[in-house]
Amino acid sequence: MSQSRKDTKIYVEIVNELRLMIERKNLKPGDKLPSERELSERLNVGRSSVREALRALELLGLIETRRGEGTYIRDYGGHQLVQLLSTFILQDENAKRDIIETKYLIELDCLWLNLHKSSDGQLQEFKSWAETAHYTDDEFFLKVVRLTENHLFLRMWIILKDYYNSLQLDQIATSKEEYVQLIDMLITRNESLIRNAYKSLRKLSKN
Amino acid sequence: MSQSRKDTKIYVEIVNELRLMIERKNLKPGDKLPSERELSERLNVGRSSVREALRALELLGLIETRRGEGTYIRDYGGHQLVQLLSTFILQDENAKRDIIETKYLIELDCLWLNLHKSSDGQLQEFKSWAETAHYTDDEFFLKVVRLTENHLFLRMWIILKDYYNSLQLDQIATSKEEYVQLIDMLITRNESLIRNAYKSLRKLSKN
DNA sequence: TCTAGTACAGTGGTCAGACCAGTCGTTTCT
DNA sequence: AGAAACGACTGGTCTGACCACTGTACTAGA
Repeated sequence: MSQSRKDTKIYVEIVNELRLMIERKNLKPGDKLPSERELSERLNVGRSSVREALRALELLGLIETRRGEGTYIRDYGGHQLVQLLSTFILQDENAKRDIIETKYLIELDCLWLNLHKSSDGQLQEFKSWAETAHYTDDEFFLKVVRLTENHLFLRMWIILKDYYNSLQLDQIATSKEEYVQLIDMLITRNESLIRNAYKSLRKLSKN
Repeated sequence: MSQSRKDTKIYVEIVNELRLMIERKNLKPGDKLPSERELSERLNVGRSSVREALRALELLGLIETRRGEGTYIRDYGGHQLVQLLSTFILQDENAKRDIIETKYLIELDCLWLNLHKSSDGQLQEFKSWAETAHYTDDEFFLKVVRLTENHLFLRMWIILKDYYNSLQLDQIATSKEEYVQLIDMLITRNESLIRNAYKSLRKLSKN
């Protein structure tokens, strides 16, 4: 630990320290962090302060702890975080509308990105997968979002998807033909066609 | 505390317990939670476990603690949370491109939303502000995003804006006419016009 | 009477140490 | 060689202690 422990709470400093450590050592998901006792010694803080920092990160889903083994960096998915936050803050009705609206628009953005950035080969491959495989709506659009290679959209979409599913909306059935057609529209590289195809797939009238 | 402390970690149970407590007593932002020592007694757990739970919730931005006073429920904003998550996640190099891409598309989404949801009156008011006031690009688009009344987009855009600005890109000058024209295009309610107007304002060729 | 000052109880912040309960690798016994 | 026992290490939890800070009730002085 570096400076005055007056201004900032120690556990917050530890969180930052961990972040730096991960960056410096270029630690990836699955890698092991130092033990609580070692961190406590290295940073000259009490073990309980270290634990407060670790527990917070754990609740965020950023790390994973296994008794007897150690603490590991986790592949961030956002699952438990979303669940926690949704029960805490997702009461008002506007939030619900925001989630639906935002998820749809981001999906549309990703389609648009693919329309501009994906190669014909990628789209053809995607199409043959869509024609043969079994998949849910989430799985289909996960592929769409992944294809954009935009990690930001990926993170946001995953979170939104979890929120969306926690809303328990009525599921609208989508046929395989509709998914395939959506990809066909991508291949045409026509912006308004893809927009309409998506709207129709989502059974949207104007919004 | 209710059941076996075998399966679930105590601090997680405490988080749930707090959630129930907030629900039962219908506590609102600003209200005070029981003290750490009292919670520790009431739930028959150590104070350190209580603290681990509280610290986690604090890092999530759900509660606020003031030394010498107590722990209070907070008006959730989500800022620091997203901030934290993004600094953890956003380390790779493509992140830069992702930020730019995402910020632009979300701005476009918000324009699109306004095109469908805002009233003529709102847009006229916006226009007269744009014609007379002094503002930065951020201030202009903050208004655009706010106008959508979509809190999710608002939060995402604010974070994106901060990151975007931290990238130290060359600023492209935008004249007041261009902003006003953008609003004019909104008023026409024409999707492709607004898209082109935005592209031109951002000096984008195709992407 | 009113005010300024003080004392105290309560609260969060932090630490040290203890013990339990798992995991894993090594050693030892069969 | 295989199984059992051991020991080192890890996280999980509790207790008690001390500090710094806040709000309040009480008290001494004006």
